[in-house]
Amino acid sequence: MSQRKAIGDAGRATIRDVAERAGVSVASVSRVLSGNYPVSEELRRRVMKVVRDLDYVTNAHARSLAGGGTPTVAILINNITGAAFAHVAKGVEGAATLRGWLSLVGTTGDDPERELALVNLMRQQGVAAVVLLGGAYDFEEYQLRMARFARSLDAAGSHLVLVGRPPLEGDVPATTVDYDNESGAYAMASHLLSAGHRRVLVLPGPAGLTTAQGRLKGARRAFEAYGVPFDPGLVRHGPYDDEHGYAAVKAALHDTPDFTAVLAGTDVVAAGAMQALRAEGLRVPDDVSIVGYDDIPLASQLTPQLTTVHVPYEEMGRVALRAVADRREGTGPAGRRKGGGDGEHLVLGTHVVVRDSVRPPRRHT
Amino acid sequence: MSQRKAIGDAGRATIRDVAERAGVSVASVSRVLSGNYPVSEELRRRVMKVVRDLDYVTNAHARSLAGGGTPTVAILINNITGAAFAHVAKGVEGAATLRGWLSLVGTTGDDPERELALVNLMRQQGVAAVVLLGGAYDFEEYQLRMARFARSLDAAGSHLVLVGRPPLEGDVPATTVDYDNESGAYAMASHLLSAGHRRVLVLPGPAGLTTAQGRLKGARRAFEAYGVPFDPGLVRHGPYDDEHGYAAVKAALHDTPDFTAVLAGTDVVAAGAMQALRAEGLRVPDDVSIVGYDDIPLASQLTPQLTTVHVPYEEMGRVALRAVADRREGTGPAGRRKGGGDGEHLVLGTHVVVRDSVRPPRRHT
DNA sequence: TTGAAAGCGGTACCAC
DNA sequence: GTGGTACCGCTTTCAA
Repeated sequence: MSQRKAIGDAGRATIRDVAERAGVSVASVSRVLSGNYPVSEELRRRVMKVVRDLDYVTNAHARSLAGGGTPTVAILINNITGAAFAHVAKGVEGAATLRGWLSLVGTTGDDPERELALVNLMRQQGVAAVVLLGGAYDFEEYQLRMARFARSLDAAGSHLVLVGRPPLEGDVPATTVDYDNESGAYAMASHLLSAGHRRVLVLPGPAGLTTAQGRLKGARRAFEAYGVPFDPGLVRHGPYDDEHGYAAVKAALHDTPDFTAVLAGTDVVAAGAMQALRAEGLRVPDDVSIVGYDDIPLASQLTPQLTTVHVPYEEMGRVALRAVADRREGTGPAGRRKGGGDGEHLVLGTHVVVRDSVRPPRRHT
Repeated sequence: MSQRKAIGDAGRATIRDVAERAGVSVASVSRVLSGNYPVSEELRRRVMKVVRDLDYVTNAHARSLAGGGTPTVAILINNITGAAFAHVAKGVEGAATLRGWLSLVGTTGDDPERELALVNLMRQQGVAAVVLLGGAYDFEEYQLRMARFARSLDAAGSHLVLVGRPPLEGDVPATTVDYDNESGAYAMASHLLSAGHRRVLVLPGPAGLTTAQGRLKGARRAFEAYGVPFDPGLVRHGPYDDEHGYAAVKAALHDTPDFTAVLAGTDVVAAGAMQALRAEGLRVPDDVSIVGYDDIPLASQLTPQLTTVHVPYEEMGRVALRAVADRREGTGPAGRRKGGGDGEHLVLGTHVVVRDSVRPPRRHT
């Protein structure tokens, strides 16, 4: 009947079209294309020619339905424009690509409902893993919610990976890739203290967010270690954005102007803080020192370049993917019983990057 | 690599499991879940209960094979950590989500081979559209390559969208979403000229990249309009990164130190330039003025805040997705039938955002 | 209203 | 080496 496939939207060419046109069976075409089966040179030539003529590509949906298919990782992120997250995503994507995996990115906008919807969506897609990025509010509910995600994904043959989030308690099938958040803050605060600062304005981030809590805790511990009283009045919580940094410094300058340094929860907050200090005629670091956290490119683009805590975001992404890939290949051929309570928890190190934003206090004692 | 389905109830539940357990037919389950068909309340209840019990979600691959399926857009980006691109991606993603579409992100790392591989991969996935982001090198080859992509995608029922790239010539089925690049540069340069600057160091970006060419051209036109001689010796090409900005300014300070302003190709380049000037003891904007291009968050995080050209990246993303969605629903602007060589080309405006990095020249003439 | 069955595009096992 | 063909999980006629 119809020798030619309609040119327009009549649908893309199928393996059957190729088979017919090459005068071979679909099985043969499949073999040629998969390349994992002995095929005569003649056949391969014939098939490949038609494939090129038709500009044929296999239907990924059909392929994964039938068994094969490209493993896919889903990255769920709050906000794709956040530099730190972007680096994690880059790490995941890069490592995925290296293995021929595909990666999906979805943004949750910090909305739990949307997060749930996305997790389910990814489950439908049959992804090999779902990577959840970024700090979280570790209420009792968080654990329950994540545990549910983990089991749900696990039951579907997928896997949950938490990056930069608190690990799950108990016997939950999820992998956590984390960094030593608290130690980073400890080291950063120590740096300030050893430079002689005693009155430090601390901007940990959103109260309740695990990363902020960890950073605050680390700082506090450093003060203790140095025998310096820690003034809660110098702690101001708020979002991880420059506006908060700006506003917080302005307010502090009004309320408790005797601080000689600012310990910001992120580089972006530090940027805002720097703006505010300058707007008030204060010089950085001559009058006030500032340090950040994250070590995103912004840190070295500011003037003075920001001393901050380096977090290996990109590597975390890579590690996360590797963990998933390994476990996938590690799964025995007989389909080892799942649900094995493997709550793997990987922790990467952080370190202080000293640049130009810290000087010994000078303003006054 | 062949994946074998695990035996037993391991693996994810299927529609058949649900049907069996609810004592109904698969067709009924399908109907309940799709919700686009009259079903008795009793049946719905029974099915939904089992769905919840089993934590069942439909297999997206099977669904799209069978006809249904969630439309998906693929965003192909050079580098996910670029702020400008991230904003476009955010726009696309947001608009996609709004319509219940899914979005995939792939990174090409500026590698043509990888780009090709990704386009084919997306074609396999049967995506509704492939969005290619960012400037390109418009050699003769570019047109051919893109035209091939466009037709290939079109034949598969998909569609190519170019964002921030030169439109395709001739009768090619692709949509281009662009911004008025050259005018932005013209306006930006005019701003400098009207402030009195005459010797301006221009850092357009990579030679050959269309965005860089447009920005340079716009600047040049402004000089002409102002009757100011344009010195090619003050133009330095290079990558869109801060290192180039830094190096270029250092070099210029050595070779042609009489410039009073820097017209950077992007905000990031401007950041690098600013660093270099300061490293040489020059003040911004007192000694040298600087302007950027893009208006990413960095622009307002620098001190002084950067005067730059605002490019509506996020909106471009939104517009791109809308264009695809419309054409898919046949609601296209002109309501034309597909297959027609409709090279839609949408252009968004840009404008100068005046902040604090420009002052009339003072150093000396 | 509900059920049976025919595909959707591929893969892989089984004969020849 | 190749060619049949029985699925994969779901949607959608077509009957009942």
